[in-house]
Amino acid sequence: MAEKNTKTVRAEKTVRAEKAPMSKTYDPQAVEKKWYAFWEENGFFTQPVEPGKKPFSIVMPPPNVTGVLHLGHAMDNALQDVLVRFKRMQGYNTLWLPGTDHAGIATEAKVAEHLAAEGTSREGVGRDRFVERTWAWKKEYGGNITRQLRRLGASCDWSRERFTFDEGCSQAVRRVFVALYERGLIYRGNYIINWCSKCHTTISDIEVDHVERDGHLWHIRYPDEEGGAGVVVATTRPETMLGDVAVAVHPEDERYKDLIGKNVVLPLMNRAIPVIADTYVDSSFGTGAVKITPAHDPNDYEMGLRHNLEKISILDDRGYINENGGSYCGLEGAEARRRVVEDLESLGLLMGIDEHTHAVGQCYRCRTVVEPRVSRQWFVRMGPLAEPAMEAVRQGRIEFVPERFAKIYLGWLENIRDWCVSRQLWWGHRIPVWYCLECGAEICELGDPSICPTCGSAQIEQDEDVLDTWFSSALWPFSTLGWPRDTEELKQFYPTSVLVTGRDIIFFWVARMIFMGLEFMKEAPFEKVMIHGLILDRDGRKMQKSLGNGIDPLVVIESHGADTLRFMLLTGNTPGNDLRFYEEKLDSTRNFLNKIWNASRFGLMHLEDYEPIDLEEAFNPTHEDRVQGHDDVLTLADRWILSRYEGVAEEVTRRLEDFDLGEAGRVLYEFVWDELCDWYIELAKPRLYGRDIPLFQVTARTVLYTVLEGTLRLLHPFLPFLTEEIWQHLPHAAGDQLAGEGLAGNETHKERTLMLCSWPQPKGFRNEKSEKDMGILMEVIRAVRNIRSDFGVAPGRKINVALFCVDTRVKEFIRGALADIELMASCEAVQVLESLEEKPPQSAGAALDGVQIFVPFKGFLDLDKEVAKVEKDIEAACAEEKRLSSKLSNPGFVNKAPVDVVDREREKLEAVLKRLKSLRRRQGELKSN
RNA sequence: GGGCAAUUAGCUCAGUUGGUUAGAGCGCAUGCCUCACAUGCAUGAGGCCGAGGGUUCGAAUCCCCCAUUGCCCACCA
Repeated sequence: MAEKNTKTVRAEKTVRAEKAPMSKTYDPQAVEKKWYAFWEENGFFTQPVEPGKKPFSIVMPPPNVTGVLHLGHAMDNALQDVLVRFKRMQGYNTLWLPGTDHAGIATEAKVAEHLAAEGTSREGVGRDRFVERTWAWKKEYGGNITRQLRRLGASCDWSRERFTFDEGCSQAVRRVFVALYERGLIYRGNYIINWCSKCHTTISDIEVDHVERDGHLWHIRYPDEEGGAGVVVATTRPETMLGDVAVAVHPEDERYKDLIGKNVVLPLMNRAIPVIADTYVDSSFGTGAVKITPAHDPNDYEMGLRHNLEKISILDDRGYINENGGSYCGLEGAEARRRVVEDLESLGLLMGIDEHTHAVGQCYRCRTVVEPRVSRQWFVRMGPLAEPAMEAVRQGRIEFVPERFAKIYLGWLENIRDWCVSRQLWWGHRIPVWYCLECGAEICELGDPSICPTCGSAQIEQDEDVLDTWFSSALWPFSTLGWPRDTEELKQFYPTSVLVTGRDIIFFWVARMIFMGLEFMKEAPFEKVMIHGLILDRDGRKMQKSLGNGIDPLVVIESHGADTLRFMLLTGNTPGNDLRFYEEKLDSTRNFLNKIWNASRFGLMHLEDYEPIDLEEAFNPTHEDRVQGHDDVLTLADRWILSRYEGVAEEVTRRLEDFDLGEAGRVLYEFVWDELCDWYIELAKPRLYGRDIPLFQVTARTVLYTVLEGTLRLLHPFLPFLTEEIWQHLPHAAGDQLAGEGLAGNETHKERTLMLCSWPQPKGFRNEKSEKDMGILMEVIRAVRNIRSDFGVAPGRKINVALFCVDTRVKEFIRGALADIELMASCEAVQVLESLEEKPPQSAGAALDGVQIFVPFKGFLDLDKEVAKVEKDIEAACAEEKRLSSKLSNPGFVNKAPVDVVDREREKLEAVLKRLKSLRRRQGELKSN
């Protein structure tokens, strides 16, 4: 053994970390910033492109530059960070590319606030000055959210940080727009769009939230031309009648058959409009007659197209009635509605008002009611783009995790309508189309034109509008990697490995990246899409500004630390489900970190001058008689914890590969707390404190080191700060990290860091027998503790225990574990009986499968209590026996169930019968006493 | 009107392809400041796995139906 030791590599202690004594509780504030700076300044987040290596890449969903970190971001990025740190440790060529989104509307609003404070406005400074101001704003405040991501521990490659409005991304946008234009996939036209009069711009269909609101259904009579009854229509928006051009009824509707083709008079406007027939009309709703306003209702618009109707727009940009509204011109929408209703009533044409709840469209940003209106805008033709995007998912080239989200994605694309991409804003990618004022030509080229190529006129003007912010985000997976240039990043990292985002973003972003990626890269932008849920408050409500129930992640980081926040956000639920956030959960997570901290502190106490040696080489844990003269250098507990550690490593690896972070976290939690702390460390104490011969101390240290160090690696993706801090305190053998394992492929690093250590690999520590034996030993110890507790034995008082083992193999290892039982169950002496005859006369006891336990009580045994307990046990055992034997006497079960299942049941029955027998004997003895 | 999810201990949630005596954290009860940790240790109480059918030798797990809650989608004026 001594020989082995000299062969091991001499440890050379890491000098980098100042080894302040570790405090009794973990203090995240004291270490988090230090380690983040250490990682970032040493360039650990950055990896060069290494074409030979397997790539793993993620593009971060770019938060708005105006954004402040909220819990949704925190969860989203913590998830990505776990995946990236895991893969990095596994040795992949890893890239996590961060960036921000220029967020047209939001950013304009911010800058407008600043301008207002200076007493001016957007219009006041003009377009060029405004855009300049916005860039200046971005420069000053745009780093806010990325600083906050650093606080969270995000290990993204800041050297490759991008911005959707930077030079490269803008070029990609230009390129894509022109290409789509040339392919006929982008067009300009007069169609009905959603107008937000507060944001003063169009918004796309998905930017409209439909909210149920209580409203009214007004019944209005449109008389016929002779002043007769005419027809009564029902509407939820009476003011739009100013733009009515027809009344529609169902062609089969007997009530109105005679009216079809005739005219009625539109009240207030006194214009004759036709009654038309269309099967769209539902005769059973309202009066069965619908007023048709093609300029302000999507359905009416469609019907207008079918019947070739005029479109009369009655609203201006601010949502006020325009000159087409006759005497109502200049009125604000709500005011106009009131006036229209009043006037109809005084004319006797208002036939009734019903209460009616209906879905009202409102702007997703400002919640202003959206007005549908006909307007000349730019659209992306979705049909040809959607088809391949659906195919990619149907064929499994892109996989959603959890799967069910694929259906949501497909459902949306199946019913997709063209995407309105022009916005009446200034902050964004300006539409690269020029119009010739002379000949009216439309010019769309890669370079900025100076004259009209058709007529040669220099009188050309660029389109005033900018593109939807999501247009540039849609290119994010390739624009950030250098496209349209053919870069090595693009070659190595596209397609990216996985995209992580919330389910509310599937339509806005995921779908659009997919069709853009397929169109321009000819390959889907990612292999997997991991969708996570929302963060809810403790009562299960969404966190919303309006509810005031939001929690600031930075406040949590201050109070509990980033690792606690991360772990809490990542565990305790299943992928894709929402997560409730509350204080108690945070506290118990913090306690877990503290547990790790203290277990490590304990470990370090005993590893102060320890020189890491290779456990596998020194004492192969799977071979029992390896070391001469000490046939049990490794104890049962040693073999057990090593086996468990490796089992956990395997499971954690598998779970992480399946994106099942919650389970991975739970497995680690249970391992550290229940197995490593509550059992192994306790059992190893006598050896570690040197109460045994030195060789045993060395083995205990080596096992402890191996398991602790390995567990830190497994925990690192979840808890990067805590694990790095502890790891830096651990002794390390020279050259066993970066260079030795060649991990990050970055031998120039002078510093060691846990984040670049290799992910634990199986080393053959699994040992089923040890796990089984340890299970029995634990049961024995628990049984003795139960007896102590049941009989109220004072904690300080040691007791004697006698054991009888039916099985000789069990007897053998129990004999070797007597000291463990003494230690863990506070016993004076534990003896193993050769036969039941030897058992102590007056005793409390327990019968396990294969082991009987006797605790002698000198005179103060409560006989009645003990009898009652035994009877209760007998009852339970009988029930169990009955269940098992009826199961086993069922021919259906015996014949059809798999052999191993049947065998297992047989074994159980045997064990129960044995236990029952001993319990009965015991019962007899107690009674005869 | 469609679709999806959830329904398991007082609360918040796990439970892999059907094979358990259904688990955890918090809370609760009892006893412990045991030389890593009271942000801790030990022991314990607490569940007809939403209701009803079915498939199976066997169902918390698969199928059908219903109920409740939540979310998404939808042009019923």
